[in-house]
Amino acid sequence: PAPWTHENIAQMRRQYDLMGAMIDWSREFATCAPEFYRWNQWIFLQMLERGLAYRAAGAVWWCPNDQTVLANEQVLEGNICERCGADVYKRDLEQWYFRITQYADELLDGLDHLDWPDRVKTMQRNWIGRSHGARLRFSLDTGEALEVFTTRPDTVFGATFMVMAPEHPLVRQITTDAQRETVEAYIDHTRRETEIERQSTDESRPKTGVFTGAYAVNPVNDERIPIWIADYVLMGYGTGAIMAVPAHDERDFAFARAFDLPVRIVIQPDGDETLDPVTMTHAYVGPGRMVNSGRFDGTPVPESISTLIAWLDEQGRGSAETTYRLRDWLISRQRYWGTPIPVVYCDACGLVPVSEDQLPVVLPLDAQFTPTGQSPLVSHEAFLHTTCPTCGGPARRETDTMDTFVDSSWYWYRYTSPHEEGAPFDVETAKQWTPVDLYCGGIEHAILHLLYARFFTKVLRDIGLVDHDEPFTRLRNQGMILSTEGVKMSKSRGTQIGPDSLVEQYGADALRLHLMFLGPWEQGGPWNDRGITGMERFIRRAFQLVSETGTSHREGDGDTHGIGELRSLAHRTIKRVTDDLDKFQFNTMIAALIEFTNELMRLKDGPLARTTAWTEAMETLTLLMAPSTPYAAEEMWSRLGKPYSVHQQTWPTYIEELAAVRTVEIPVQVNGKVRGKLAVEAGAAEGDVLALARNNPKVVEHLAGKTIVREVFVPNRLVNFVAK
RNA sequence: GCCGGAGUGGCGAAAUGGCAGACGCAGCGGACUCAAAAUCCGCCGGGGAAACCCGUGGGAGUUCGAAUCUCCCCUUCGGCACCA
Repeated sequence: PAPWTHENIAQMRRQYDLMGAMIDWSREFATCAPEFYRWNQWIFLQMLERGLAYRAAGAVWWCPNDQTVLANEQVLEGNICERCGADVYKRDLEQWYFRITQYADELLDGLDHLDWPDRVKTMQRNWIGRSHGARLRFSLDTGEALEVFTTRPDTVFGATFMVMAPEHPLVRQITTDAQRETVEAYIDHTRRETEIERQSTDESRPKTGVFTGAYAVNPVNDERIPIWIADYVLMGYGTGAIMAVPAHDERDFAFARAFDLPVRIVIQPDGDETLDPVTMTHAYVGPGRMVNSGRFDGTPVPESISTLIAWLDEQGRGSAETTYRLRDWLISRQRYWGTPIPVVYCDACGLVPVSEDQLPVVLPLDAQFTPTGQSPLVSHEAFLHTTCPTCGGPARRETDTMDTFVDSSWYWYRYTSPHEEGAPFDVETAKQWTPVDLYCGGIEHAILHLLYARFFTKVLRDIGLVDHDEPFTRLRNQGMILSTEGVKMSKSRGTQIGPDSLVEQYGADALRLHLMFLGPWEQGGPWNDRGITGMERFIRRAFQLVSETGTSHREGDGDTHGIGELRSLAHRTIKRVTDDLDKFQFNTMIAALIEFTNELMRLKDGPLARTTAWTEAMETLTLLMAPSTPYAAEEMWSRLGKPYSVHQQTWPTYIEELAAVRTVEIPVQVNGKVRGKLAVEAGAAEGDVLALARNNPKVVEHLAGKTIVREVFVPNRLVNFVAK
């Protein structure tokens, strides 16, 4: 992996340069270098010390192809490995975890203040899956309690049975002898199903389950209700057991109908409709009033939820509780190529962290890494055997490596001081640069990388290394350019198109323009080189314009006809490009540049081409083109007598030049309502009222009492007035 | 099933509630050329000789005015999916 990785890095660095990307290579580093991953290990040790990293046994996802465990986030729909696409299943193993659940509330609430696409925020909210409700204790004949979590404590009077997950630890204890055989058979059945393939977990799947023979007592009405086990109750969520209220929960209803269990209405909807437990075909989950609930009859739903929580709490029969779908992040991998987890196992002292001054624990470069189901490092004797940092006796190193997502969870801080040797990064420098103002990436990072990165930022904050809560203030997702056939580009399927041949054929500028002009940046779509000739034509026309007229004789502006329109056009183009650039609307930004060029081409042989305003227009065009066509702009700029180089690391002065030109924004009113702001070039004053109209008598009427100050020139020939 | 996008010419797509189709591609006509390419000029949603009429997935509505806002459908793409 080492030489392969470095070859790839060199290849990609070359391609970035080829494409004209302006990157400060002096800050480059590789996450697979010990100088970087030693700080993964250092952060791990800080987390271990704070109880944020821990080792635990449990059911974990296993990929039989990669021969390693995976995090929940890396298992895709249909139980597929995120990396290789193989079917994965659960195994009981002891592994390392990061306690991301400790930050669940903060990870959820923090989303509200981020300028991120709603789609991404929604996905994170769903993934964290916070539910507010109550924990209730149902007592068992054995004297113990069966705890359940519910979001609807107001339906507790309608609980007619209970259901436990088959894996629930109390199941065997409460099962009666008469039912034991049936229960064991069912547990066996569900376990096998889980391990092989539990694909269709949708609600339409028929409910299965068996009676345990045991009963529990409802804490609010002392009713004895039967306890069942069923695989629709998941051990991994809530307490692994539920109170079933068939009248008001769709799944419980389906189960009750399947096994002929009683249905009791405890909420009646407002209005004429009255629920009948015998004839109803669906659970009722809407609003209404509580019934059959003793002293709570008549309480309006859904306000009833908080009423019941308060009462249960006061009576000591339950308490408010919040649960999450989010699980802790499983970080151990049985892979070779990753950061070694810096702990050792000593026969005398047990698990001992490697001390900070012994970092990094270096990954050997000569291991056999073919997957065997065991960590490859187990068979590397020189790595495996070490001495215990505490007692000095013989010890074995941890041979699992860290999930590679650990590397990407804090790397941007390292960019601020990439060669720092005494810490992950220089704290003061990082404070100046971070949080990241704008972060771009694909939607595939919506949960995995972006959730882990947010978690790490909060951990680093608590360690005292950063002073903010969120790593990325603004996030935008680029669309993916697909292959010509509309599928993801892939090397193995031969659908990949690399930049080398395209740059050779069309040049980097035309390729860049074409990619941005294909459609909205956030949308993506199939690759297609049909329109690229249009971009070549545009670049050539712009270049021709500047070289032919850029330095010709000037006679000042005088009263040359059309001088106002020329200035206005330039200013409007600046406005459009600036706004579009800000909003990531590169396709319309380029359209504006093409329009500007086309108009200048029409004027270039006339008297305007000898004015000072024309020189300014040439400079404007060149500056505006610089971000999208760096090479052409470099040439054009030098024709105008202001040379710079694309690959020099300072951005050209055009940013300052752009900032010098400003348009005035004034409020637009239509029918007395403010409809937003319209940018007009200098002239209209703030406070002027601009009415926007067509040749529409109704609208013109509204302007009747007002004084028309002046007409405003706008490109689309609408009739516009500035009125007071 | 739930949540969220999207649906506009031959194609990629534009459009604060205000001339639908900017810009580009393709196509058609012309200039230049022995010819072709390149370039330049013009046309380019549908119907109609024209005035004009019809057009933004379908149907209602709000509005002087709707691709845009509201409601109901259809199609499609994502995400979640027995989470109590």
